[in-house]
Amino acid sequence: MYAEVLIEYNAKAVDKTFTYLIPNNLKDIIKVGMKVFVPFGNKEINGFVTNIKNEYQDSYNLKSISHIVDPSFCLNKELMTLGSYLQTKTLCTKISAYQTMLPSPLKVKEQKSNYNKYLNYIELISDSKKIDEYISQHATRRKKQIEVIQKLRHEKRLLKSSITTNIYNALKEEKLIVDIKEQIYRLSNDKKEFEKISFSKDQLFAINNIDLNSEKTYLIHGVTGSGKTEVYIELIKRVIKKNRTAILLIPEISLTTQIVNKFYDHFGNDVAIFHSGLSTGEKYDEYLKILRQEVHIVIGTRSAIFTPLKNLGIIIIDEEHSETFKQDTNPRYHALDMAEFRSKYNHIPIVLGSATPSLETMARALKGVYQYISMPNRIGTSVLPRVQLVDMIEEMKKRNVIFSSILKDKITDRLNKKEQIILLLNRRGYSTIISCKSCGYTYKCPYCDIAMTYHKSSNNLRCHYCGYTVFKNDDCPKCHEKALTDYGLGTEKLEQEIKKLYPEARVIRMDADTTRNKGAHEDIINKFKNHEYDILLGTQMISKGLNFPLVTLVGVINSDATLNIPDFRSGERTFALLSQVSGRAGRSTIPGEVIIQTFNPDNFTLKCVKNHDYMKFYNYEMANRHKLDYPPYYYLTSVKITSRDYKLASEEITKVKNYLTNKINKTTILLGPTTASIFKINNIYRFQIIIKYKKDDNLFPALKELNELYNLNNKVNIEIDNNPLQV
DNA sequence: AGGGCTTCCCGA
DNA sequence: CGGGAAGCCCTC
Repeated sequence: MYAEVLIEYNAKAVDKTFTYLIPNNLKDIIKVGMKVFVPFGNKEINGFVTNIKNEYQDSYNLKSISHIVDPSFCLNKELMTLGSYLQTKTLCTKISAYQTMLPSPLKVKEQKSNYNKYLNYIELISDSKKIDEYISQHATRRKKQIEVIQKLRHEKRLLKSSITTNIYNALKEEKLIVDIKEQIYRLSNDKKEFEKISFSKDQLFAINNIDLNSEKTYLIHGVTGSGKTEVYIELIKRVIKKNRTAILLIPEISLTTQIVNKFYDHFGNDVAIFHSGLSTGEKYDEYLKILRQEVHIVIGTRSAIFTPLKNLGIIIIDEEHSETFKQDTNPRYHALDMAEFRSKYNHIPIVLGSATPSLETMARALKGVYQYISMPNRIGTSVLPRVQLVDMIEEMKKRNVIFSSILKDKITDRLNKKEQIILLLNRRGYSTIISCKSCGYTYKCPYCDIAMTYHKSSNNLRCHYCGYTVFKNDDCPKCHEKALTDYGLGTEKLEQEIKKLYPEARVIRMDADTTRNKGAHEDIINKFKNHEYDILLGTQMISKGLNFPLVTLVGVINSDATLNIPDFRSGERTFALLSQVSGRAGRSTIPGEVIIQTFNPDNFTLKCVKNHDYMKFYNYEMANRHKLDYPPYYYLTSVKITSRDYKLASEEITKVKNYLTNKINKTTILLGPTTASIFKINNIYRFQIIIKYKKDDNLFPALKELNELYNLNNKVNIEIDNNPLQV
């Protein structure tokens, strides 16, 4: 017997299977999807079995597999097929497709340490006569030991750590006790008792109209606070009743706390969670629970779509519009594509949920490709907040740079009423750019084509692409005038300003800088929820899913930042972000208010946010997309050529264009070549072509060929991104 | 990826 | 001529 093995190196040159002999002692246990150790070149490395066969044609002098890394672990058939789908869909290396699907402690290339966690107990031996004898013999002198023995007789077992080593050793010496090892999981939660929940009319409609026996994709379009989570819970309860399992995908870790706790309350230890905030050991445990079929539900971010749940019964993607479902590195996959694969494979429905569906999804829903379910009302008595746009041009005339007078007044008002406030500023750090007032000099990274960001705490400027750092000079490096000034506002500076304006207010900041440590998200959210703080300020991570009943005011400091990014989706992003953050206000009985500060008060997108009018925004934006041949009217694919050699890269991108022009359909549009939006990163030059197409059966084979062609070239690199997020 | 083998360039 | 860096090619 022979095994085809992918080896651990993620390099294009070795991205093919190598055939090995299966030694007799492994013949019965080896399976496709297992990790193995194989001789390769002059050393032994990790590999991954993709096929087992009886015949081998070539006259190659084959080597044998050394051993199986972990016989209890094996990727099942569904996931093996999904892996090869992922590889063909994203044109990534074969090994990286499987690596992506595995949690870090089980990746193919991994130290073989043991992540199992155990509790150590002691128990008495079963020979009670011997114990009786021991007691009567030593009753007078070995009091402590006898005490432990009596306790053990009572409680059957004791934690090894609960007795002293002296007593343990003595009892062990007398052969009166045995060690018992019991595996435990690092994460565990108890269920709570619930009274029967009464659903709203909208919720009932959604629950009853999702056919759990279908392969359909449903879109639940529900306003913030409409109770989508309860719908998910009920659907999953029904799926579990059929003895099937469920995956719930959520966008980010910051969101998990509240949603996950809700699920723990309902399902207890029937839930495994999956996101980057877990420690390696925790990830291992959670994966083990799934492999051992001890849980019915997996909640996690993007990569949780690859978890090996058997009998999958439903896939739910919450906050469907979120861009985090698309991976923006190596295998550039979208979780929805993977979900569609598993839906077809298992004949199960997908449920997408959002208050602001992506245009692609909404278009499909309106065309009938997806089933559309609307939940237009908030549950209970809470109503959507009143939104006001504030013209910052007018405010600037009154010298209000950061806060408009109306926002200032409202903050004071809420502080007096002991209510809570959320402020959104979608930019971390202290300020955006440092530039010289005298000569116009700005700090730019010498290796990347990008302005450097100022970090006040360390008084330096950093390139967010390559990490290059310089100290901030006192005077301009170019003209030596003392005229360096910082422009733009970051969360760090905003926090300072608030503390100046409202010295009595308790302010907490949540952004990438304050949430670096494990558990920091949860900590901030809990503290704010417990009203230990009055004002929560942060970047977009505060905008989603969080539910704080005491928040009655939401302020958006600078709504233009996202609006002005030159990308065809910037309107859509802004609408989603501002709608989401507005939804944080007035979740309970007190009505909420939202203040959006802008330099473009007449902007159509912002007006739609103000009126909570998704459909109006949708129609307007669809018209734009139609005019400019953008998604959802056309699909996009970007092809980038990168190289250290500027001239070579620019020549190759032209060759790529010519190649594609000859291969693809006439109706497909090729744009470029141009320099990529950031044309140099880390001294590597980047050129790109944008492809717009509706249906082109020739395109994909051509891209595949191109990819293979450049895989052999070590001076020039190719990056193909289907449905890129940014162009 | 990483190791071995070939090539090629330039020194003193 | 010789050593060392650079390029090339192979790994079941």
